[in-house]
Amino acid sequence: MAPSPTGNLHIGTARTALYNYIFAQKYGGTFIMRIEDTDKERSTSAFEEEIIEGLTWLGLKWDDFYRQSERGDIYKKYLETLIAEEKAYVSKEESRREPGTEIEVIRLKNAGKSITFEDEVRGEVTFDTTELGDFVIARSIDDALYHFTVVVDDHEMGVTHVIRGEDHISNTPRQILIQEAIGAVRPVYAHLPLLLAPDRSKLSKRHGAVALKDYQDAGYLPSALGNYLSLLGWNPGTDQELFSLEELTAEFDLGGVQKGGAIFDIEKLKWFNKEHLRGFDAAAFYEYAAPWLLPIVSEKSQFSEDRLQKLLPTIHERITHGSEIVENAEAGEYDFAFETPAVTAEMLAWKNDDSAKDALPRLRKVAEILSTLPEDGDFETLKAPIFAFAEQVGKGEVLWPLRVALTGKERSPDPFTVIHIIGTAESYKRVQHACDTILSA
RNA sequence: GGCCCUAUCGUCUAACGGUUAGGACAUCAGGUUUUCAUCCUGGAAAUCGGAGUUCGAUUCUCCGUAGGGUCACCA
Repeated sequence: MAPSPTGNLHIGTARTALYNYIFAQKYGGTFIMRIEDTDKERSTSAFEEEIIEGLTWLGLKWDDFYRQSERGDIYKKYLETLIAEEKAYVSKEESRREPGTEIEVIRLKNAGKSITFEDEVRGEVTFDTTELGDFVIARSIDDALYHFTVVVDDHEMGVTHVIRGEDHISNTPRQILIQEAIGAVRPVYAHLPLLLAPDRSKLSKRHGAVALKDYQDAGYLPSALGNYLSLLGWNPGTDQELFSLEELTAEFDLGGVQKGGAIFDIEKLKWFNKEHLRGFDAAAFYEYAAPWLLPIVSEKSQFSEDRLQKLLPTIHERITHGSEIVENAEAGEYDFAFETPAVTAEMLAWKNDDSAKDALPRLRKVAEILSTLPEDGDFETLKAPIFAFAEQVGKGEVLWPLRVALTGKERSPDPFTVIHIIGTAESYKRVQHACDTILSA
């Protein structure tokens, strides 16, 4: 894998890295991380750090690590050889980067022949290299350019398979020309379909989140993101969609790679994340969710660790990814667990009721039942007597006003879950308060 | 514009000449102990167009059309 530290780690780059990693794993090969930082003006260590951090987060482990900026002597040696063999030459010309400055670039002699190579996903591809001309391979003898460094490194490092984005397909013939010049063996090429934005153009910043970091920060799980990314442009030929990294390694093959570009669909990613989250037990989910939730609810008047623990399962069931917890919390969706809700009389009326007054006797009865129940009863203990009453009088007629009395919300978890979270004493208070509200309405 | 690549439901995709064109996400409807969520069931939804080849084309060929990539002293 050969990312360039000249910008945020792109989600497409992450996918390419993933495919490379999986492929190398599957065939017992060596996964090489090679930082392509030959452009000194654009490369930064912060971006390099982001690449390393991001791919590590995704679960990728490389066997070898190189930086092209540390390999100048090797490139220089190859350049000198090519010049000595008259396969390349020094050309004195005006700098394009700095007009007015005279520099000596190195150009490869190009006979302009037709190059055909076998692409593992696309089959035979042919290019005419004539219009490339004698292209520049180095800014100077000490400053080799991308196409040259890549070919030299692939050769030196014994790279057998080049799996990269389709945007590189037209670079391939010129790299083959360089290979032939330095006497390198041609690796196997596989050009992956591009990741597209919803408008089918190349996925870029103007389409929103394209950095791996954006998804990390939004709380997507590396396993879910990797799973989704793996299926964007590849499929195992079965209906299975949920994969761990290990399973992917076992199933993957280049033959299952798609030719056409694939639109990155955030909705499907959310589904994958939810599915991966499903496997979390309470402790794991606590660790996942608490950092998102705590800053928002820890100052609420009735906040306690106990309530937080009991609330978490309902959140687990409802959210797709971490930042959604923040959205919901900020919208007040979890307030019922940590503070007394504001309730209005009209909300307390069930749809079959004429007014909230109809609900009054039912709420009083529930309050009475509540007063007999243990504060820390389990879900079934709390539910049984109240539900029995509800079945007698009418489920909606009892349960709706009860739920609203407890939460003050149009939508929330069911009343038994809420009672379980806040305890019977607090529940009793809230129901009594709802009764007072009805009376004073 | 030149060159290259691509083309199945809205989206990701399956179907290596013969299927009622399958699955998943999203969506819609109904159901499951009130609302939300979960879960279950069901529905709607696709082979870009035109010629060929063939007994038979989603599948093979050609031509269109559309989309994309690339044309650096970036990677």
